[in-house]
Amino acid sequence: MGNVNRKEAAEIARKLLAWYHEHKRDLPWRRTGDPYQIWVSEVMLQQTRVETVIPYWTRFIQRFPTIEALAAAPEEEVLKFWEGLGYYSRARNLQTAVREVQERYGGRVPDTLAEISSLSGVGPYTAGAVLSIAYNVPLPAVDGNVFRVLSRIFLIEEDVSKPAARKKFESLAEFLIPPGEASDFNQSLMEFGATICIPKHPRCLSCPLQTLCKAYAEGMQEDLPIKAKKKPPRAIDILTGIVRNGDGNRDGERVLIVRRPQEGLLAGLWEFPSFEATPGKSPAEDLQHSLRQQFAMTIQVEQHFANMQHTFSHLHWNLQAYSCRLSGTVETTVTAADNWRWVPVGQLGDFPMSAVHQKLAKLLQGLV
DNA sequence: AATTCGGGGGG
DNA sequence: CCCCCAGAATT
Repeated sequence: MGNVNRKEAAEIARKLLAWYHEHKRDLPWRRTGDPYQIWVSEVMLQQTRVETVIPYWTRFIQRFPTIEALAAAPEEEVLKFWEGLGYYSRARNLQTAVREVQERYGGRVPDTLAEISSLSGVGPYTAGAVLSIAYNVPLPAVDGNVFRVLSRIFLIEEDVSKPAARKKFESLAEFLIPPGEASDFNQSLMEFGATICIPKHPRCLSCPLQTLCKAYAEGMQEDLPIKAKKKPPRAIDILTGIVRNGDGNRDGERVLIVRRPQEGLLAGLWEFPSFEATPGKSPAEDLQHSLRQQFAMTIQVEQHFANMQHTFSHLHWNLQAYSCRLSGTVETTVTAADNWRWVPVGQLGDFPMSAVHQKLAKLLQGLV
C-alpha cells in the first residue's frame, strides 16, 4: 500500500506546505511556542472540533498558564474548566502528567518519544503532535484528518478503524515529512484535512493535490476512508431526584448533589442523585427506595420535574427527573459529606457537572 | 482486537 | 438521524 518514492513524497510535501502558508487558520495555540500550551491544545483537540476547543483553551491557559500553575491546582477546579468538553479523564490525566513533568523532568516537557509517551494521556498521536509542533522533531502525528487525506491521496482501502492500520499510516506520514519541516508539515496535513479534504463532499476543485490524488483520479474520494460502522449506543432509563430540604433556616433552601465515582463515566463530576431505573417499579417508589438505600434519607416525591435524553458514544440516557422533598430537617452536622452536599441553588454553578445535569441545574435556577 | 470514555456541529 | 471530530486507556 501507499508505495511512494522520495520524489513524489517531496512534491506532496512542497505543495501542502505552500498551501498551508497561504491558507492556515489563525488559531490561538499557533501564536505560542510553549510546549506545555501546545500540549494542552492537543489534548483538548482529541476527538473534539477546533471551534469547540478555542474558548476552552483560552480560558484554561489564562487560568493555568504554566505547568506549575496546573500542577498546583485543585483537581476539582481543573474539572470545572473542562466542564462541557467531555472525556474528562483527559483533564485528570493531563494534570497527573504535568505533575510528573514537574518531578521527573524539572518542569520541562520532554522532547523524546519514549519520555513523552510515558506520560498519562499521551498516546501515539499526541506524542507525535507535541514533539513535531513544539520541537520540530520529525515524527508523524496521525489523527482522523491524516487517515482521511492519506487514504485518498494513495487510495488506501484499508479499514482505518482497525488498530492495525495505524502503524501503516504512521510510517507513510513519517516518510512524507520533509527535512526540518516536521512542525509545519504535520500541521499542514491536518489543516488540509480539516478544511479541504473534508469527510463529505471534499473540495477537490480547490485542492492543491488534485492532480496527484489517486482517489480523485478514480472518482473514489467520497468513498474513502473505509471505516467500519459503530454499534448503536445501548439505552438505559435513569431516575433523578431534585431533592430539596425543607428546613428553610438561615441558609434557605438547599438541593442535594452527589459526586460520581473517580472512575468510569463522568468520573468525579457532580450531579443530582441518579439511579438506573428498576423495571416494573413506579418511578416514585424506585427513587424513594434508592435514596434511602444510598443516603439513608427519607424523601417524598412531589412532582415530575423534567425529562432529558442524552446520547454518549456508547450509551443513551433516558432520564426522568422528579422534584422531591426531604422529610424532616437536616442535621447541621450532616449537611455535607465527602461525596454529597446540600448546596444553595445559586451555588450549583460552582461544581463541575455533566451537560445533562447542567441543563437540569439551569431549569432549577429558572434560567431557561 | 474490542470497549469504554462526551458532547456538539453539520449534512 | 447519522457521522465525525488534531484519541487514549483498559481489558
